[in-house]
Amino acid sequence: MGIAERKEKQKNEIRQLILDASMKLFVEEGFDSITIRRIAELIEYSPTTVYLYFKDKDEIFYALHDLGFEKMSEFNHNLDTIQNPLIRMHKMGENYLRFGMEYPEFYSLMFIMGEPMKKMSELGCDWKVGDAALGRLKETVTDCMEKGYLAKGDPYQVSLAVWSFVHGLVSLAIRQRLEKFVPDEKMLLPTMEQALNWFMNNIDITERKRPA
Amino acid sequence: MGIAERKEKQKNEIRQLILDASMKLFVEEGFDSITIRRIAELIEYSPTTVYLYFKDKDEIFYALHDLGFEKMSEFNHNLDTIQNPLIRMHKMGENYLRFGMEYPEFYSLMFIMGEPMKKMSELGCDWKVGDAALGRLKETVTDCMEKGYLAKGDPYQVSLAVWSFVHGLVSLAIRQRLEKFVPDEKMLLPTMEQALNWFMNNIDITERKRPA
DNA sequence: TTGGAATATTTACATTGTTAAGTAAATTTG
DNA sequence: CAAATTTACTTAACAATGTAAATATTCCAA
Repeated sequence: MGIAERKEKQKNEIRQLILDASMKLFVEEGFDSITIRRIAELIEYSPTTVYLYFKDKDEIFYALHDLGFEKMSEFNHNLDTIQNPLIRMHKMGENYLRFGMEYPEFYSLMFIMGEPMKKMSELGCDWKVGDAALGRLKETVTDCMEKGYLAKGDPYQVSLAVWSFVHGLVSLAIRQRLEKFVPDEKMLLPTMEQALNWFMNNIDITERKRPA
Repeated sequence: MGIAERKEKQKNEIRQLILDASMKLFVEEGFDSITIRRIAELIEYSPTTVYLYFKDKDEIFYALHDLGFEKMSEFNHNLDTIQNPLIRMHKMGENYLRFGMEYPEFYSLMFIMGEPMKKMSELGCDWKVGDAALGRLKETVTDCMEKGYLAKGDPYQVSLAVWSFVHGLVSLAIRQRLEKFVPDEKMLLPTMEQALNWFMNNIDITERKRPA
C-alpha cells in the first residue's frame, strides 16, 4: 500500500501547513488574527480547503493547544539534574511562570480558553497532555512528602494547590489584572517569582523545625 | 434645569434597560448570546439605538463587569462580624470560591476576559473596583500580620499570593481544567475549599509554635 | 408655527465561520 | 485504452456579527 501511504503523508503535510500558518498568525499578530480566510491566504489555498483537513476552527485550536504543551515541556528540560525534590518543584514553578509570560497566547489556549476543552469533550477524550503535566508535578510532590519537605497528605490535593497558585499568578498577569498592582511591566515576572518564593517558604515544613 | 434633569434621567433609564437585557441574556444563555441585535430585540428598539447609549459592545461588558463586583460584595456581608482576622481571611476566600462557582460568567468578565480591561485602559481608568476589593484583602492581611497569625512581610505581596491562589482554583474550575482531576462536579467546590484549608494551614504561623 | 436639536430607524458594509454545489484532475475499473 | 468514480479543490453563497452613515421622526423653544 505504498500509494495510500504517500497519500496519507501528503494529507498530513497540508495539515501541518495549516498549523504552521495558524502558529504564525498566532505568534505574530495574536489570537484574534487567526481566521480561516487568513490561514487560507497564507497557505495559498481557498478558505474551504481548510475544512478538508480540520472539521472546524476549534479543532485547529485544539491542535495548537497540544503544540503548546510540547513547547512547555521544553521549558522543563532543566529539571532532570535537580536532586532535591523541593528545589525541583520550585524550579518547576519558575518554569511555569516563565512559560506563561513568554507565550501568553499559548498559555491562554492551554489553560484559559474554553474552545479546546469543548472540542475535547466532544471527542470523549480526557486531556491527556494536561494530566501528564500534572502527573509530573504529583511525582515531585510525593517525593517531597517522602523526604520530609512537605507535610504528609494527599499528593493530588497538594498538586492542585501548587498548580492553582502558579496558574493564578500567570492568568492574572496575562489578562492585565495586575497592571495597577505592578505598574512596571518589567517587575511583573520578578514579583511573581517573589510570590512563588513566599509560597514555597510557607509550605516547606523543614523550616518549622528550626526554632524561631 | 428641571427638564435637562428629566432628560438625563430618561437617558439613564434606557441605559439601564440595555444593561438589564444584557444581564438577562448573560445569565440565561451565557456569554456568547449577548449580541447587539438580541439586546435590541429585548428592549424593543432597533440595534443601532444601542449605540446611542454605549459606544460599543465592550463598554457594555465593562458595565456588566462593574455590576459583577457589586454582586461579589454582597457575598462578603458575612465578614463584618468576624473578629479574628485569619478566620475572616479564610471566610473571604470561601466567599470568593463560592461566588466564582455560582456566577462563572460574571467571574470571567471580572477576572479573566480581556475586553473590560481593554476598554478600561482606553479610558485611562485604573480598575477601581478591582483595587478596592484587593484593598479589603490587604487590610485583613495586615491585620493578620499585626496579630501574629502571618509572618511579617509586605502585605501587598501576601495579598497577591492569596488572591492568586483562589483565583487559580476558580479559573481552572470554571474553564474545565479540573474535570479529569475532580470528575464529580459536586465535589468541585468541596475540593477547592479543602485546598484553601490546606493553604491557610500552611501560611498560618501560629501552628508552627506548637511542638510537632 | 417653525427650525433645530435630540432621538430613533433604515440601509448598508465588511468580516466572520461554514455549507452546498460545481469542476477538474487523478485513479480505479471494465 | 475508455468509462466511471473518487479525490482535491474552488466558487458562490448564507447567515450572523459589530458598526457607521444617511435618513426619518419626535420634541421643545423661539
